[in-house]
Amino acid sequence: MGWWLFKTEPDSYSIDDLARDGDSPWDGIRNYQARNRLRDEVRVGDRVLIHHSSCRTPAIAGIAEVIRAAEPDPSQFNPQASGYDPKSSPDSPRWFQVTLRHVRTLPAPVPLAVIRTETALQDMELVRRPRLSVQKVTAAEAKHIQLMAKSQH
DNA sequence: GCCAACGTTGGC
DNA sequence: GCCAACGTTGGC
Repeated sequence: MGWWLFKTEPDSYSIDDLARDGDSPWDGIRNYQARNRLRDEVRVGDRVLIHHSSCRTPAIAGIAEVIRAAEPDPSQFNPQASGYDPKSSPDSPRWFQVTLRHVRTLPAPVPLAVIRTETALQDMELVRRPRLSVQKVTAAEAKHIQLMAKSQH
């Protein structure tokens, strides 16, 4: 089982929305490196740290599980959708989504500002390459973050 | 709202 | 295929 970190803007879709929905397609990713990882490396059963960005307190807010592997993101074919891509076609889709299930909302979100001060977490892509929307996480990093959430609580 | 970092586009 | 111009992201 692998670990990932997906970013989301909570104003659009938050960990609470995922908790309410139970599961949800993770669509709207429009970056080639993130796409390649979704399509080629993310597996059913992998765990995902859900990170809230572009909000008052950017933070890791919860954990999800991948329940469906990559499949074409339907919003790319919809001219009304914000993620519409006129250069993509159902015959050769350009963008993919996976489907997540809510596992747990952390007892306290772990702020990015705190993660930045944590020696054990300096190698996280969140710290080194914060813009990438699908990030690799080690099991040790995931465990560390969960312990931080528990002790903050 | 600023701005640094970084991704994408397109002329050559 | 280079690279300048431009657009986007996202923390602060």
